[in-house]
Amino acid sequence: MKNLTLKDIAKALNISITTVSKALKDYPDVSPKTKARVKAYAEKVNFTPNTFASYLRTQESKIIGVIIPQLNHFFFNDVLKGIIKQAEAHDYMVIVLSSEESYQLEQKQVMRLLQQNVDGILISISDTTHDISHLKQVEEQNVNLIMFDKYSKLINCPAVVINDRKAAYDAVKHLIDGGKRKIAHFRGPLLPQNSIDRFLGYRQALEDHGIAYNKELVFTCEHIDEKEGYAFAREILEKNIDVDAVFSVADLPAVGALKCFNENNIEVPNQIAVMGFSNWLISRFTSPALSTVNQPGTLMGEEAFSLFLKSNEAKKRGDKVAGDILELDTQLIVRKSS
Amino acid sequence: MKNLTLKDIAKALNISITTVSKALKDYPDVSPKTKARVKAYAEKVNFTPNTFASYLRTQESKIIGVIIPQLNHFFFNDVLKGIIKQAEAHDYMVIVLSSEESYQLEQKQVMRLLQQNVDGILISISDTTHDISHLKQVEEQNVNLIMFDKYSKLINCPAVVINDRKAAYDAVKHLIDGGKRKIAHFRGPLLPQNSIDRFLGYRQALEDHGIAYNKELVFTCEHIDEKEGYAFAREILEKNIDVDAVFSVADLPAVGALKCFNENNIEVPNQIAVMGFSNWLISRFTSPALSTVNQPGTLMGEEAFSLFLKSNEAKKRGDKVAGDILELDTQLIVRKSS
DNA sequence: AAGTTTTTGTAAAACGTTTTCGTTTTGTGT
DNA sequence: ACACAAAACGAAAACGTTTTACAAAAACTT
Repeated sequence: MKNLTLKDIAKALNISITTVSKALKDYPDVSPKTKARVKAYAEKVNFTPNTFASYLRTQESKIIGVIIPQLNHFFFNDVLKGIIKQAEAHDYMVIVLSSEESYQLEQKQVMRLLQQNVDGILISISDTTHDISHLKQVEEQNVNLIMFDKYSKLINCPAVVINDRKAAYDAVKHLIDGGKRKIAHFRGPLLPQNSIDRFLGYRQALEDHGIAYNKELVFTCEHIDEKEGYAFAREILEKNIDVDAVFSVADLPAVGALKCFNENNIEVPNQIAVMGFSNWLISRFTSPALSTVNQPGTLMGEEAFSLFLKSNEAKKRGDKVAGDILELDTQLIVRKSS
Repeated sequence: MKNLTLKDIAKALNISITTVSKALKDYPDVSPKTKARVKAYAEKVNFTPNTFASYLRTQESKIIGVIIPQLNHFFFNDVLKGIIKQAEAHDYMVIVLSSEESYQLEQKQVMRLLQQNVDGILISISDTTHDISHLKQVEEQNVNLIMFDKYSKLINCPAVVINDRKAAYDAVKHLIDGGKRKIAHFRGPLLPQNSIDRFLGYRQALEDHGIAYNKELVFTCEHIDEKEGYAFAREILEKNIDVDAVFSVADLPAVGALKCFNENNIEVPNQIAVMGFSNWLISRFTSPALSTVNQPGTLMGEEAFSLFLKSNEAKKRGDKVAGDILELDTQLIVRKSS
């Protein structure tokens, strides 16, 4: 029981391979009668053209590659879901790879995808990516490149991101509106754009409300896990740093801080309010439940795929692709911790 | 800047395409001198054979398809990680699809993968899959089929699962050893094998310790979310059902129960102990922290890919593939809730 | 030196599709 | 009955690789 080919159909209907192919693709130079006959038979035997053979002629693989920085990461899996869903709707398959936050692995995965002749690469770059020559190469090979969430300003391709700066601004403004003035920030690593933007939103919010920015209150995460948050919280308590709120770059460090505050009988949010970022599953279940910012992951994935489609069509027309950046809105989620 | 072909190399070195191909594949009928020349040049220009053209001759796509029941699911993403990691080590690409727990979607995804001519399909079947004719078809088309975690006994193919029955038995035994006798069970849906096995392990543990099985204490989850667990816990309290422990089929319902017990000032674990299953991230952060069972997701993924490799090699030799089931051990994780 | 084997190389077909170009058939008008 | 245009169909080349079958060249026998 092998997959059928055009040849099989041609033989069965006693016509040429050419005519079968043309009939299935609605070429005008096949009579309606033959078309109907071919289509009916193809339907009956459930024929679909061999994608590999198609590729050889059309140079279209109908496969895209996605590279995310971490495979078991709540947000990126949400994005992946959106991408795969839209891809299915448009008859594309999705190869998934992970850079595991390693620049070298990211380079390697990009090369693997280029070798595989994917029609496009959708990537969220790793925290350690400091050079983008591998991405330049994607463009040189004329393969559609789309960035999502973690992007680089050094390369001019379509991207979909959240408005990190505004999201952070709103989160901090919410803390300020709640009467907090001494707001610490657990920021992310120095390289990724979104970590920079969240920090800038934080600082802007302070300035706009007449609060002096104090760099003593900024703690830099490397791994963005709960241990770091716990450690920073303990540092705040031990050094007796005057803080009445914490705005964390992500939920996990916020959860860690929460744990530390609970253990030391600090009242959250009265003494210190805590604000996360990303609305991970876990944020609903801490005590007190963690206020956070929702990132529309699935939507981002869907939009990323749409950008790919657009880019691909432009390419076919021979147009240059504009490197527009699509910004998605976030939602402030206020729970008991703020 | 297009991808190079054998033809390009042949032209550059002024030899035939055949010789280039053979040299790169270490055929004996090419002189060491020519081999060296070809290999050096191929290395220099970073040549890799076009996978689509290769497929047409060899009928090997070097692509496998993975179907999981849910895309943003902590455990399945862990498995995915293992699969993708091992696939990379063996130069395979992985197409990821999701059935979203829908039988119809699962059928569709299997067909899509067969059309794509993948070398193998690794699947964890959905909770609603009641018929396996689509899987039979995979075998008929002589495509390697591997099942993981959620498997069906109705089909004879290699599979890697956890020993759900033993894991559940151990978990319940742990509760009994802690002095609990009136143990409720939040079980999973009726169809999936692992939900059945966990239930059987639960019942066996009771019987082995002289506790009568009472079906009034068994609650059946449909969606396996925290809402269901919350509802069951409330039912227990409202109907005043005599219960001193809860063993849940998964962490989320356990978390829901925990929440309900906390709200009603039930002391956990003294009055009622709670035990989850799967060791999701969230289980570390509830209060009290949730006791649970760790499932080795990444390892399962790696083993699933190994089974595929074995199966593929057997197929090439023309052997029948044995439908062996590999059982992985779990680890009991005792925290404050038990 | 002629014949034989071994080594080294190449031509060509095949995989299944798409598409260009050319051929045959049908239909129309004189 | 003929010329001619339009409609319908098919042959063949191409995509890039692999592999069979064969040819040329070199090495070894007698």
